[in-house]
Amino acid sequence: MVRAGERAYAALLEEIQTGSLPPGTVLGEVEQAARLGVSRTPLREALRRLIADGLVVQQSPRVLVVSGFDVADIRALFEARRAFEETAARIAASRGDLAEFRELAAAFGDADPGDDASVDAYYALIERFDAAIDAAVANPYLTSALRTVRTHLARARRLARDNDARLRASVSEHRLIAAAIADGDAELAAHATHVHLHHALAAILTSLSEGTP
Amino acid sequence: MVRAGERAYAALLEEIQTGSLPPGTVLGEVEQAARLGVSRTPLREALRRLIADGLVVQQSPRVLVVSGFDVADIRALFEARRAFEETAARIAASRGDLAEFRELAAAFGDADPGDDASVDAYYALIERFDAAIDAAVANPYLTSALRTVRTHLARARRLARDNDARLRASVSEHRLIAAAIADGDAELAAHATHVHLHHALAAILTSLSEGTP
DNA sequence: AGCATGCCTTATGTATACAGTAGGTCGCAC
DNA sequence: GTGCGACCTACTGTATACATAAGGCATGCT
Repeated sequence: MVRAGERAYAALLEEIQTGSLPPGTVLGEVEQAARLGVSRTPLREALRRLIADGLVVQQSPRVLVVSGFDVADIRALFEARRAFEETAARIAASRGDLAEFRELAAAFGDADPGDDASVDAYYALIERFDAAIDAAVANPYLTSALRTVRTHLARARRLARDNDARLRASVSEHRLIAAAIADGDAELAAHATHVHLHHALAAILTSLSEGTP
Repeated sequence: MVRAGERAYAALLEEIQTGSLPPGTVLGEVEQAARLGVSRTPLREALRRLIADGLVVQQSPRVLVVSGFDVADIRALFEARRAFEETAARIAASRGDLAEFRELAAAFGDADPGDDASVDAYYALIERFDAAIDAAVANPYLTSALRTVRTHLARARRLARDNDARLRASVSEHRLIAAAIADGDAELAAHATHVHLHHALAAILTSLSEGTP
């Protein structure tokens, strides 16, 4: 039996990330507790965690709402990602598991997100890459910051669906980053990360501007 | 009437930061709730927040302890600080309130931590500097990361008390950083921050090695 | 004598009852 | 008719009762 608080957190996190609970949605304790089939106590715990994550904010002293997420937030998110991920890439190149990143570089080389079915494989690869980065940095302060931005990045992905061309380019960019880390080239790893984030942000902003002309 | 959960969090935070609750201390819910004069419900909220802060960890499925904080953690903390604060300094130089940082540079110039009484004034100045940085970056993701490292930095300060010479040097370093930001010199601000963090870490490590020979 | 197993204690996890406050609405007065 | 005020409702904040599981100790078996 998993804990009820965990289930409530996972459910709300998923719903906020996918947009099922849009920004501004009021999260009443009794209402959400009834909906998720848990008591108020574990639900409160879930809400507190979501507040700590920045996905829920206190609109007024006693009303919690799903936090907003607009273009300005996306820009801020990527500004933070630059700081966190460039540093992480640099550190990984200095003291990461070179064999793992060599394998990742090869896997990114094989990946072909042109196939619809392999998009999932692509995201699985990204997840493995992120895990390798976390293991390499071995720094709870940095890892925690990375975890937070990834949580919010999921919302950005939802807002702006990647197209095939962008996914293919992203794979290529990740291959370069992984290869640079495997070669112990910290500068290249950091700058390749910067370039990747630039393209990723540009793609998202373009997708958004096309979606709402 | 402030909320009980807030009081419990503030009390435990203070006690952990000052070392009154040393690392490894088991935090039983009923025990702490009774000690702090609150019920288990708000106490649990406080513990969850401390876990999110990284000041409390789950040792086993059902026992919470005050997290450890050793030399390795301090090194990791400063590694993260480099990433976060250099970026923050760079951003502040680009779009901060130049007048405020000009004032701060002047205030750091006047500060004289040689006086015992003015040590508090020094820390108040640091607090104002941090607030100015937060306002300048205006990025919740980065600000949140900065808040976390400051929370842990308080523990490091407790472990290694600064001496007068170090405080004087720190004031001078902050004056340079503030002046660089006021001049809009992002590169100097970032590098001066790097230098400051290097000296601060070195002073802490020296103090620790002297304390435990 | 040592180890394993089962029970018991005590903790956390959960649910619910109780209290207080904030916000809304209705009514009255100007 | 509009504005102010009081009451009322319904929510959060808090406390406590109940369920459940984990860990320790004791006892019995090998």
